[in-house]
Amino acid sequence: MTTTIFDTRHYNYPQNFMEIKPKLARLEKAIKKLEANLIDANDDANIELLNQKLNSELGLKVNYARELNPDQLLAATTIEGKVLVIAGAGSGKTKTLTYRTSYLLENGVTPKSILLLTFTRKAANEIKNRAKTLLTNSLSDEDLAKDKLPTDKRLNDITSGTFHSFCNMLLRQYSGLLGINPRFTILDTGDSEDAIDLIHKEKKYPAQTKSQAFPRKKTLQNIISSSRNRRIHIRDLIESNYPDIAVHIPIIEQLAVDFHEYKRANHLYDFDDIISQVVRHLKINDTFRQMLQNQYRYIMVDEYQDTNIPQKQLIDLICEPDSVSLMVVGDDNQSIYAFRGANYENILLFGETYPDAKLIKLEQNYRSTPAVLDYINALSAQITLGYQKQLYSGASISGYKPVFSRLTNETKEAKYIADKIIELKSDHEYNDFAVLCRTSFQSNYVQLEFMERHIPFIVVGGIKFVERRHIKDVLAFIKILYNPNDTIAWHRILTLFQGVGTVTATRLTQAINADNNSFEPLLTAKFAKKSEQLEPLYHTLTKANQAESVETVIEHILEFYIPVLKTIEENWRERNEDFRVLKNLATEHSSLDNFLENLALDPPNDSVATTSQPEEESKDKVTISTIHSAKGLEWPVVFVNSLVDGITPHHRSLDDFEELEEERKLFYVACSRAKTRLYLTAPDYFASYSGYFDKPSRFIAELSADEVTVETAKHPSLENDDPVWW
DNA sequence: CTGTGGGTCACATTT
DNA sequence: TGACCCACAG
Repeated sequence: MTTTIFDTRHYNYPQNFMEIKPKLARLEKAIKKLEANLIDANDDANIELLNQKLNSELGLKVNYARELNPDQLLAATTIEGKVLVIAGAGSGKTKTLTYRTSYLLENGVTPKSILLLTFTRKAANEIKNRAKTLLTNSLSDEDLAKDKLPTDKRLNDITSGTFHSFCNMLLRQYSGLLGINPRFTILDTGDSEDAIDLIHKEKKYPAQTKSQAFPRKKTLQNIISSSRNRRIHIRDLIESNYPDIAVHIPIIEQLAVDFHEYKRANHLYDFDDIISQVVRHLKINDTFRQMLQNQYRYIMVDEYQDTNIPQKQLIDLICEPDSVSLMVVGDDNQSIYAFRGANYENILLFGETYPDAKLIKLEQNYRSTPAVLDYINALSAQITLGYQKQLYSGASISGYKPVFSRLTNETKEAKYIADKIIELKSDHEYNDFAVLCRTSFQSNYVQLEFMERHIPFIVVGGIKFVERRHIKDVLAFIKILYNPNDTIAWHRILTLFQGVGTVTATRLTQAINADNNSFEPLLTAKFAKKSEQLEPLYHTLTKANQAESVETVIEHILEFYIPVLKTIEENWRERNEDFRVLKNLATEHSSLDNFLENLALDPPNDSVATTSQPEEESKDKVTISTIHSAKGLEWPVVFVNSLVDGITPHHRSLDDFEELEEERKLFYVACSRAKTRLYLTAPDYFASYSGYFDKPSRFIAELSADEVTVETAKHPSLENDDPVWW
């Protein structure tokens, strides 16, 4: 029996394990099935295969066999059939996809027939750019001279991006074939909430009961969205997850239907629609489906563990013909997006979906030192279900064991982190450090401390730039210009004015839509008398409509909007800075739809307001990020804070087996970001409305004490009265 | 119909 | 703690 640093009997574990046992059994079976199809680079037969590949590569420009390890080589050069690649943390996944892309092109595959779906657009671009470099550098001058198409040109023909951007492109490009209006606007989560709220008010559904309050718009959008993404009926979802609002089920079901009709009528698509509508058309429109199947012959999907049901369906529909090559890459240990509908079963059931699928595993880790790797392997062993894997390192020096420290409170925790950074600064740049938090709120103390100590930092995740009220307002003006049927945007703007509320806004919007989307109704006496702002609004919109560039459009809007903002918000000064950022972004886009699309589907995840010293252009900064936003990234020194049971794992996932597993994976993601040093910290207690938490995270406690150094040493800025906690 | 005051509730993670 | 919801007055 190994000793742990804290007795795990202190924790309550979920009791619903038995309920989901049948489900787990099915997953287990699918995993075993695919494991039997493992192509292992250590296998003699496969070495033979590799050698053949090597020989046939004589005419190739890139020396794949030399630059990739055997497993990576297998993955990069297996270009037919359906393949799942389990790519452990730090195993060179991006590199493998890069080389595979290059290998495809070298084998004469047309770039247009390649589809590369990734989790962020950045990831897609990185793969393309690295492949470009790879191919360009491998070409001799002679090659370059006779190559008809320059490499970069060919790579640009690869279709790549996120599921959302790919589907968005399809909906617009094939609008004629699909019979839809290509000038649609995208509702983000907040817009969807507003739309639901609006419909609820307008429809005046007969109240079932007064004794139980009707759910809030946020809850409603959550229910409707997860019902779609997880393919669960609203009734079942509410009965199991929101039992206290069960009396409202009929109304909520009706609301969901009305919401959907409303969006279609007004050319509005929410995040879920963008994918689900493409799936729907693929199912019912044979021409459309066949066109895509004929075009995309080589499909690669990154981060497959975070796909949801509609996304899986999309892939399956396009990959239906045996001749379409599909490689999905992922790590079942890192599925952390169930809250967004991601279904960790997709990756586990791959062998069931594609009975002939092959499996390749990348287990050599190039990121972390052996000591850190031991820790993450130990964490991995705690995860109940998944493909077998054991990461190993080529490094000979073990390095530093992860350090666990318990501090009195969050302030001390932040001080400890700052102290460590200053202590290690002589050997590191600020860029080498990251502080990873379970929730964005947890980063507040760290930010304050860093400001006091003049440690430069950048915050990633949390409240995003495009979600700030004044930015959303300005975007609403642009949305109207692009899609005058965007009633949600109209409402947002019209209700800014004194004297205009929901009712007037609805009527005015309807009048405009009925008048062939002319802005004239703004001037009619009936409405103009409600607010003096309506006439200037009319002129602003008319002027902006004729503007040449996105930037000019924004300038016209701001001219009108800033005075309005001043009357409703106190701190308009700091918001001005954001407008500058917005204008800068605008210069990078040629058209309104392009601009709106990019902000909706690929929003900047940090803003000037969240960096410590906006004026300084110093690029050397400590990253403060949520764990989710840290996915795929790495730093030499990583801090993970707030490791109190109730925050990590989050208290809302403590009584569900699967949710707790996901929290465990989240912690796994956090720890596996570290290259050489990993610091884990926890305050003695955390108290808030949601409860009082005073035990260290069970994820810390479950591991053998050998895996970490438990630090009790005092630090310069810590007082000496810190109690020893166990 | 709109604006507002006070009570209430939920409060993670994000394309 | 703040966003949100409702009831009620103008």
